[in-house]
Amino acid sequence: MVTKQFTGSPDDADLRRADSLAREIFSDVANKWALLIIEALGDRTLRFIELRNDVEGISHKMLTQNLRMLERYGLVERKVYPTVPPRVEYTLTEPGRALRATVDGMCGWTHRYLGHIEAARRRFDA
Amino acid sequence: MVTKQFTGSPDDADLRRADSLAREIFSDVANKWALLIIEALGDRTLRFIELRNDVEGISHKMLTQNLRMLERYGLVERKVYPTVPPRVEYTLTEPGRALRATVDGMCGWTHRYLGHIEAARRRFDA
DNA sequence: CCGAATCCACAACGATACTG
DNA sequence: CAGTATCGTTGTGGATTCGG
Repeated sequence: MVTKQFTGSPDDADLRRADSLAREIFSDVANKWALLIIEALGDRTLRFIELRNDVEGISHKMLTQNLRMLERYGLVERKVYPTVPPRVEYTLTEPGRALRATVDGMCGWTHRYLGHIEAARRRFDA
Repeated sequence: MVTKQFTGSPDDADLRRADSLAREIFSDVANKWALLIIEALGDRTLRFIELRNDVEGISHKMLTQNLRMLERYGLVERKVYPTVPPRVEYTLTEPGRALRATVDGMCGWTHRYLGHIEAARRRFDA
């Protein structure tokens, strides 16, 4: 559960603060592009372009936006080589790798239930 | 990994189809509202209004939209009692519960790394 | 109570162009 | 190559209303 109940007892102001923060993080991270980027990175170190190619369908803008967000949260590390042309590499941090484990779970789930889901959808659309 | 490489060998048309389907499902399901709904449902059976109250900040429209989508994919079961006023109950199906397990993981991750993330964010914002 | 439909404000997104 | 900014379009999502 991401959000807990507000009990009103003294001194759980901190708990509510933590919860709203947790909710904020969850809402930011739980979007397809962020998760696909994390999944694409895996345990590799990739350049911007490589990520762009690996995450199918993502635009330049979406990639930078999400990378900034993930960097801000400390989930990816951004390493800049001051060469010409510039070279920027992205790697998952420890928290990022921990999250990746759960994303792997989601990907696994997707493939495992592909059949169920496709069948359910056909049934529903009828 | 959600998408696999296209090798060009004969007969993996099926694989590519499955992959694009997996990607579609992933993209639909990996959004905050869907995941928060799944998490809110847990192993309970909830009415529309109850879900509305439990998933903080969700609008009537988003809730119905996402519930339709989840129902279409066979992740939630929708039970209608033809009374006045109507009573509609939602429950996770088996695939839904399986997905929930991974969502639980994400929520756990969020709380576990709250400190790391908050600190990283402060550092970044400076 | 639940759901669908309408309206429309605003954010998201893609495309493009420009800088280092 | 990587990043930012701008612009125009699309579409998301909230508010509201009506119907079952």
